[in-house]
Amino acid sequence: MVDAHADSRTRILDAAEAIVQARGVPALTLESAARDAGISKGGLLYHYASKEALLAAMLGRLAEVMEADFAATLAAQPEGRGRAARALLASALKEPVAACVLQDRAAAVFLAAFHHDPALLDPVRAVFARMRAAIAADGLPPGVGQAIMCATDGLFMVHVFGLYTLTPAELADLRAALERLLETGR
Amino acid sequence: MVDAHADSRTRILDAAEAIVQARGVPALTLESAARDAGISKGGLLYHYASKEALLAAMLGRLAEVMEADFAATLAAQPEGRGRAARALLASALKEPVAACVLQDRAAAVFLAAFHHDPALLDPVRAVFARMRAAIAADGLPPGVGQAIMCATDGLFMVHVFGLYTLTPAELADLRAALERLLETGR
DNA sequence: GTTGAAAAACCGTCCGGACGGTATAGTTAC
DNA sequence: GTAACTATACCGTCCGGACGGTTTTTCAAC
Repeated sequence: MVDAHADSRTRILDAAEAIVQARGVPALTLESAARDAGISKGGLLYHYASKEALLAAMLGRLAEVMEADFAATLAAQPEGRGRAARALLASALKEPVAACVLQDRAAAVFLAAFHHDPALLDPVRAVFARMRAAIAADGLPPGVGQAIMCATDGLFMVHVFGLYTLTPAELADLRAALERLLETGR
Repeated sequence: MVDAHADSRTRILDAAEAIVQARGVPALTLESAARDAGISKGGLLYHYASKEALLAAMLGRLAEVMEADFAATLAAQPEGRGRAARALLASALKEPVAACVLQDRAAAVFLAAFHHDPALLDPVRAVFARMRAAIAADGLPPGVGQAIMCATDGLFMVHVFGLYTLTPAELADLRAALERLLETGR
């Protein structure tokens, strides 16, 4: 379930994420996280002194991963107008394999942290703020970048709550429509 | 807090929604809902035999309200191509007063139900399915309607989790960009 | 139009269980 | 000798739900 060779702290975080993904937020208890990480409850509390500390660490790691993913996707885009918006699209619509990995992790951590205390989301709020800044400085007509960001956020929410699923064809059409929007005003 | 003259069942549902909005999902207990509804815990359990039954009722009512709101907004749009998409936009971006009322209620019920059991969301999934069908039959180029729906869903999520807030000016730009998208291919 | 009984609406208390957190005594590896 | 644990026991709290009893409403029979 969790890589037994990773160091304890990462094993705990991995186990906690996996529990939320597999069995929902209520299933994440200190005991279950410790057990799945192959550690005792006391051992977990040695590393994370409270459940809140554990959740904060999960959030911190998620924020780092999101930031890194965005930066990497951004770097992979050709320079020029709309680069940040294109990065968002690429990140939200990348191929199925390992695509949803980040989304699923984000969903799990999101929900667990928000349930305990909405203020725990602050690190990811900071990431979103930086993304918004990048979008605003993207050289696109006003509103276009934000529209694309909202659309990718919407895809995320639809996925988190399982509201509906888009067929690959629908996804392709969606992508095409958003890319056309990206070209408006050129 | 809750209209004392409404009948007990609606008072209970109102109280439960208000609790989640004001103090979060964990604060919603049978006791707190009963107290705020001006009833005893036993009395609440007379109407809703379990917490799950209470949540299911909250979801059912939300689904009705969403359906009615969409139908009303749809009817208010001029006929013709893109009508459903325009209704979505109008509903998601209507004026501040009482605008977020539905969104806030939806957020509260959403989170509470999902936390207890994701399957409870089925009624609203059905509403989303009907919206998607309306969008698909809207006469717009492929992907455009779905893009607008995703954008409004994204606005909803951003609001639910308080990820960031758009200034009125940004909202206006966003609306303009999405309306321009609506006109593509005409 | 009174009565009387059933049905509906509701009260208040109790219990079993789970969870977060504490405490402690001991163990292993460096 | 110190960091990194294990194992276990325990505490206080809270929650969902069950239960038995009580008041209020309804409504038919007389």
